[in-house]
Amino acid sequence: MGYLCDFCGDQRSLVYCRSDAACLCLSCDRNVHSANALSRRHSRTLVCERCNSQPAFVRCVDEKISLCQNCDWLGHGTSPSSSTHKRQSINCYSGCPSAAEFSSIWSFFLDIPSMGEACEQELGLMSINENSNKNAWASPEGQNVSGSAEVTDLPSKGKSWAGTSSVPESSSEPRILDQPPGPANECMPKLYCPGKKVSGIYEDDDLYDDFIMDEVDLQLENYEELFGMALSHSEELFENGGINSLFETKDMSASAGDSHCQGAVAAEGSSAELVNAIQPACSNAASADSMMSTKTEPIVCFTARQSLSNISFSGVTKDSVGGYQDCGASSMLLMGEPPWCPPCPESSLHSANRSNAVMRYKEKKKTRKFEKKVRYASRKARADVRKRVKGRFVKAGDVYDYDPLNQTRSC
DNA sequence: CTTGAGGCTCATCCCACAAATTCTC
DNA sequence: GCGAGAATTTGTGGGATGAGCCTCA
Repeated sequence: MGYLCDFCGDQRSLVYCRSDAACLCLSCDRNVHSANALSRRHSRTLVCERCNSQPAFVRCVDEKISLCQNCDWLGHGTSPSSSTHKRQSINCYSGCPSAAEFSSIWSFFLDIPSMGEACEQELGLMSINENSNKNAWASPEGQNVSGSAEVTDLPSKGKSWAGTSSVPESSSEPRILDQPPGPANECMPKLYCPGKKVSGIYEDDDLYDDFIMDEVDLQLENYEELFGMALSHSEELFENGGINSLFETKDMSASAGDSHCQGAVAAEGSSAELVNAIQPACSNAASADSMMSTKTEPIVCFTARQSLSNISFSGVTKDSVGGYQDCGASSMLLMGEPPWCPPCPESSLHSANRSNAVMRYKEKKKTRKFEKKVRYASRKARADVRKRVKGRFVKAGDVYDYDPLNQTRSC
């Protein structure tokens, strides 16, 4: 039996909402995410059935279990016998899908006993409403996705996953997802515009020349999802690593070309290792933070309203672009008019929306910061009632100027 | 156009101490 | 290997502080 729903605390949690960083039962998932248009756009996926705390990104067909990256790695990456297990990547969804639609998203849906039962009880009559009907879970081409990209016979070491999904390869070491093979210091952009010259994207000198964002039909409404996912993960990852502040506070103003480099340099200790490992592929404004989010939660997300289908990535096919929506473009979009994007009437038309999106992003970021997860409720309870002097805890028995239990000043 | 002052936002630090974790025997 | 006890580390929140950014004269 898994953990309980973060919302009702009663039912078993089945769904993980990345935006809320919460595990929910199906009923609460629907209640919470049908509240308004914004919450409907929250990207959700299954909860890992092993650790019950992380979002699942792959389903082992043989074991009939959904796994997060870590559990997948522990279960499949280390054992030769289990590494051959047939696995399917798990896509995110948004909106309020019905049971049938869940089945469409996840072909294995009915294989999940708890989901099946819960769905019969809770989702039987549900259908996607008008908003979500814009196919939050549909492919960029506007058709429903099967929801599970077949990743049978996961390739062994050295075989790139680019082009299929962000399912990691079965290597003997923790994997940096979505990292195309290449020279360690190669600075290759992760974005390019189809139709533009491609050869130049690997040439450092022409880095910006190939970022013609005009050709990317970015739907600003979706900034939040893009930002929310990438940022929430980087926050979790680098909460204490110093890199957090770089990406969180400087990203609005830092130039696209060097923000990621600063971040890589700034990271220390374990973070530095991670960054170093990522750095080769993390070479443009797609930025380290979003790349890092990919390491922790490389979930393939298909959100049709994100009209990013014409964005492609080095070594990645259009079909797999969903996984990169999470890791690629988010922070770049934050930077307003990028230096390589000359002013034009079209972009000026978007500027208002863009600033609105940035505002919404800021709001959401602010909100998220206040949603810091308390690991030890007992400590929080103590801290809440502990006496303070100018914000600092004071020894028991000392005079204090603030008693949380008694709002009046005590001295 | 440049410069400096003032205001604002935000990240970080500090504190005590119970709880959690690690170490030693 | 196991358990008990000691030692060490972690985590908690409100306010102070300073860095950085922005606006305006």
